[in-house]
Order: sequence, then C-alpha cells, then structure tokens
Amino acid sequence: MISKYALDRDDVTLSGRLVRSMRDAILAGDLKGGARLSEREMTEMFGVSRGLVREAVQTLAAEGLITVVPHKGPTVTLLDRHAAANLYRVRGALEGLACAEFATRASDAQREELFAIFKRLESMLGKEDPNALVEAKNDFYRCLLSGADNEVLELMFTQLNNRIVQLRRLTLSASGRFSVTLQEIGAIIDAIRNRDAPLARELAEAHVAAAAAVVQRRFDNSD
Amino acid sequence: MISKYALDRDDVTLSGRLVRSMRDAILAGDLKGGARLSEREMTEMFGVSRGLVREAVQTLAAEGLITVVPHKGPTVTLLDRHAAANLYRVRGALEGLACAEFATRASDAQREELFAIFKRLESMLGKEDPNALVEAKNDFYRCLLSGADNEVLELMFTQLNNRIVQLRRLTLSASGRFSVTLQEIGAIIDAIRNRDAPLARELAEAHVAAAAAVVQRRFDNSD
DNA sequence: ATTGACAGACTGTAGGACAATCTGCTTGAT
DNA sequence: ATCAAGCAGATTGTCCTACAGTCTGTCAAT
Repeated sequence: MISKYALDRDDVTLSGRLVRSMRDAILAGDLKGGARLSEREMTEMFGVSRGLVREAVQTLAAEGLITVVPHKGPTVTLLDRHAAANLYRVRGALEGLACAEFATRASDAQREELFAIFKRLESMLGKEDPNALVEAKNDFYRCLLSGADNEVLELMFTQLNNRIVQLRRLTLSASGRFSVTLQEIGAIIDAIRNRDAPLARELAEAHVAAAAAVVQRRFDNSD
Repeated sequence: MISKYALDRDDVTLSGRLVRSMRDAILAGDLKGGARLSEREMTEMFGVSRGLVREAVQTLAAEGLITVVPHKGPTVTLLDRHAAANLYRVRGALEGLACAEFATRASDAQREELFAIFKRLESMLGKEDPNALVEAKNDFYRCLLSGADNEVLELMFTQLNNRIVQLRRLTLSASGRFSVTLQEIGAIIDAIRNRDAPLARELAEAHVAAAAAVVQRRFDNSD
C-alpha cells in the first residue's frame, strides 16, 4: 500500500513536467498539426536543454502524438480522414469495453459519481460554455475508466483520446449535436444502472460511431 | 505513394536500432521481468552513449515495456495476475475488432494468405517446434492486422502483444491446449471466410478469454 | 530550364561535469 | 541489543560542448 502522503513522483523530474507541457501544448492546439518542432525552438520555448527535449520527443512519438522523420526533425502528427476513421474504430472498441467493465465491476460510489457527472452534463444543455463542457466530458471519462479498474485500458484509451482531441473540436462545434450526444450517453447510463454490460457496450460503440460520422462529414466539408 | 525503392528510413539511426535491440532483448527474455536496467550497464551492453540509452528508455517506457522510477532507474515491467487479466481484456477487444475488420475489408489476396498461414499452423499439430510455432503465430497476426487496414489498431495491438509475450510462454507450454487453440482459430477462419464479421469478432473474443483463463490458472499454480 | 556544387542549418551521437537523490552501512545514544 | 541519525558511495537528473552526418535552398554553369 502506497502512503497517501507520498510525493507525486511523476512530477518531481523536469523531464516529466516537460513531457506534460509539450503534450498540453499540442492538445491545446498551440502546436498545430503538421507544425515542425525543431530542437532549438523547443529548447527556447520550454527553457530546457536539448537532451531533455529529445527525450520528451521520444515519449510523445511513442504515443503517436508526434512523428519523427530522421534528419528532418519531429512534427505534430497530422490526422487525415483515413487516420481519423481508424482512430474512432479503435476507440469504439475500447470505449465499449470500458462501459461494459464499468457496468460489471464499478463500486456503488463510482456509479453514483458517474451519474452525478452526467447530471452536470445535462445541465449544460443550452448554455454555451465549451471549456466547462470539455472539462465535464473529461471528468466523465476519468470516472468511467477508474470504475473499469483496468490500468491497461486506461493507458490505451488515454493515448487514443489524446490523439483524438484535435478532432473533438470538430464534433463539438457541430451545433445541434449536443442534445443527441446527451441522449446517447443517457442511454448508456441507463444500461449501466441496470448492470446490463452487453447493452452498455453496444450503445457505447454506436455513440462513438455517430461521433466518427460527424467527423467524417467535417472532412468532406473542408476538402 | 511511397516509392518501392525508398530506403528503410526507420533503421538509419542508431537510436532506432537501439530501441529495437532493447525491445528484442526484453521480448526474448534476456532481460527478465523486474530486471534493473541501469544506464551504465546499458551503455556497456549496447555500446552506445548514455544519451541514446536514455532516449530508448523513454520510448520503451511509453510502450509500457519498462517502468521508470525516478532516481532508482528503469526496470523491466513486471506483470502480476491483475495486470495480466487486464491486458487480456483489452486484447480481446482489439483482436475482436481486428477479426471483424478483416472479415469486412480484407482483399481476396489477404484472405488467401491468412488461410494459408492457418494451414501452416494446422500442420504443426503433433510436432514440437516452439520457435516455428511462435513465428507462424506472428505471421498470422501480421496478416490479420494488415488486412484490417488500420494503422492505429496495428500499433496498439502490437504494443499490447509485446507486453503479453512474456505471458505467452505460459500458455504455449500448456500441453493439450494447442489442439483447442487450433479449433478456436479454425472457427474464426470460417467466420471470416463467410464474411460474418460479428461472429468472427465474438469468436475472437472467446478465444482470447480462453487464453486468459489459462494464464490465470498458471498464476494460481505458481503462487 | 536543368544540373551540380556549395554553404548553412539542423539533427545524430558522444562524453564530461556537477547537482540531486537514493541506499546501505556505520556510528552513537538509549 | 535496538533503533535513530548521519555519512559515503552509487546512480540518476540535467546541462553543456563538440563534431560528424544529412538535408535544403541557393547560385552558378551548362
């Protein structure tokens, strides 16, 4: 058992914080898809040595967030329509699993928390607050994954989600979609409440497929 | 379209080869679970500078193959019973997706190749050649993933599989299991032949669950 | 207009230096 | 004898410098 008061060892090293900062910069859109990340620029931008930058790049490359071409330097991985479709297919499988596992294994407290977060989401209908919405969605997934009690799934889902974040901007801005989203999630919540894992899984997969369809349509429009 | 004659740029850098070497060393079991990987030892073992070792460690850590504890150094990630169960759950979801996608989207040539590899597997029943068996299984999955035509899935499945390799030794050595395995895979093959994606998926998930059960039983015995 | 050579910029790799931290052992007090 | 404090050695964390290898754009020559 790890002490409740143990320091957060994930944060003590500069490397760790650098990886987070770079990841956040990409997820926040400050470093856009396709942007070149020369070592020199990065050392200036984050105020650390070249060695640390190179280590961080390796980490993010392994996560798929960055693409490294030898002797040309890393770039922020660009998502085309095909890659987007593939990401969503895998995400459907993982999110389905997460919902099924949650329905089967989550504790009562975790269930209540999930329901509460959903209520918070519902209360946002009509209001226009993208930041709060994104945060609530993040809470939702965090709770879902924690209840699924599977660190492997958590890791892979998080990695996948990080890559999808760039695309989520597209789905969120699709007006009128939010109420549909709420209905879909509501159905999943009901299935979880009834501990119906297969149904929860099926609904979750359908939900992701619907989101994927929206993204694909966006690609059509911008081509 | 990338030229057929383009050099393999994945291998030109020492870093790239080092990552491969270290990964292979872990997968081959030369670096066992829990083994400590001090930077000094690694520089001597692979004959490269400390910087390269650190970069490679970052990459493999992001893949989950090694665990880094600040100021104590990296170790080969150790799999306990809980982690093993979690790995197999996720693997079930991904392998199910891969089979379904293959059934739906693979070309005729890819189908034929998969069937041929399966025949090769069948011919191994009775003979005792673990190496050839592992290689044939690898070919099987390579073909499966290539037919699923989803690089994201391919990446995640490969990462997952790398972590499971340590455990696969346990399932393979389970005598009498191989003929059952063949039957299970044979059923999947039939479903793929009939282009029945949902069935292929279901069977694949059941197949993984069976393998997971074997592993769990092994954990019981060795405790 | 195409080719070829050159220069500048950037990455790839090595190795050293010092600070921060951990671990185990010794020492000292109770 | 036991336990706490503290010291020493080893290891990692971080930065810096240096040089070789590779890419890209430019400019002259054909």
